Amino acid sequence: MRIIPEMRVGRAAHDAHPPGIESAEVALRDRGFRLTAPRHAVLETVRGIKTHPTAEEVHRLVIRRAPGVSLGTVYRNLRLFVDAGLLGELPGPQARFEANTRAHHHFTCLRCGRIADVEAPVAEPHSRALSKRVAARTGLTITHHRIDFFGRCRECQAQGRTRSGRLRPAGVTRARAAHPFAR
Amino acid sequence: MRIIPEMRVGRAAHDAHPPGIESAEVALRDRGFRLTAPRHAVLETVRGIKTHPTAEEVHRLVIRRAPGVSLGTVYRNLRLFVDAGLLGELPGPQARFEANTRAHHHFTCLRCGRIADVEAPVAEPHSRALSKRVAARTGLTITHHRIDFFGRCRECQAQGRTRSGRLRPAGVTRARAAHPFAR
DNA sequence: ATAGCTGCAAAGTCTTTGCATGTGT
DNA sequence: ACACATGCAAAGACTTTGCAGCTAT
Repeated sequence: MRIIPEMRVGRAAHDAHPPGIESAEVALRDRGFRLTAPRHAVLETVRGIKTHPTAEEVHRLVIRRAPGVSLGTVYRNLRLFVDAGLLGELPGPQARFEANTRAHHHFTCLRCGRIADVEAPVAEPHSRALSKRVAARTGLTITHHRIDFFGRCRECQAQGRTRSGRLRPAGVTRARAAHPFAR
Repeated sequence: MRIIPEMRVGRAAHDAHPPGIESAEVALRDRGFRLTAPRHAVLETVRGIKTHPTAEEVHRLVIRRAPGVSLGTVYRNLRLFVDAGLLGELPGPQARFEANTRAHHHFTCLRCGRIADVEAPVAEPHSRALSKRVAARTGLTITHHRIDFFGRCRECQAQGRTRSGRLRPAGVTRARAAHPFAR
């Protein structure tokens, strides 16, 4: 029922576990995955931040707690976790990952690029009614839907439109003239 | 106010222009783009189908009317048109394009992968109320939003779950165990 | 005439994968 | 012990781009 406001990186993992969520160890063991240092680090890392990191970003953070882990292994485990339902993946030219497995939507700030979760209850009851209406009008069977909101986050609203300042992250490939973060 | 049902390829371009939309020639000239055969073919091709084609698919169709056009040129023009607001681009590991520039949403069939437009009015009034509510509850400034519905199209509902049949297109790279078309 | 396009091919970015080696269980 | 993971590096998929030649205006 609220937007998660914290977006800083490097947050300790232990306080990021949503209450009632199994520990990384249990989550891995329960699915028959071996509990290795790289694997553990990948899961804990994504669980520990709310920023919807790319694979590279995950890697950068993983090697802090487990030096020597290769990017390939990070990719392998991210894919493994997504397929196992332990992590979510956001579509885009560059994949982003998240540990929030509850039903929720996303907000992307078109100025700074930050992505925030919008928990499903915030969108209710319109969200459900919407789906029903579309299904009724089209004859489609709708199992679920995803909503992406775009606009300005609170920080960027406050900063107004002073200066040029757009904190565009390095390494953006595909051209995105108007809204580089619109994906 | 309806789902566009036709999804066949190779439809003649002239009957696909949404009424009231400028011709490709005018659209290009008005923006100072030179009217070349490859360029014209790219725009007409995307305008002529409702399937949200990838760049490769566009290329395959383009060379029918303009043999010899290179994939690079197709990419260049698709990017050009998207940046100019003449075409829309769907996010995903592989970009898809569309000529529908009206406000609308999308439905993806998780069985056959087809993508259909859901015109904005179909989602009203819930869609607008939804945005307002989220903005009010979160303090975010929301300029627009995108909704992706997932489920089964009418054809796939009819076919039931007979056989294995999943018309997975060739060349899918990124693993997608559960729902290959979830993007 | 010339700025703008194109084909071609090379390069760039992101992601997956084969293989030999290492390691949880 | 041995099936599974990893590191490394190569390959793969998709997209962009440099350049020399062509062409719409």
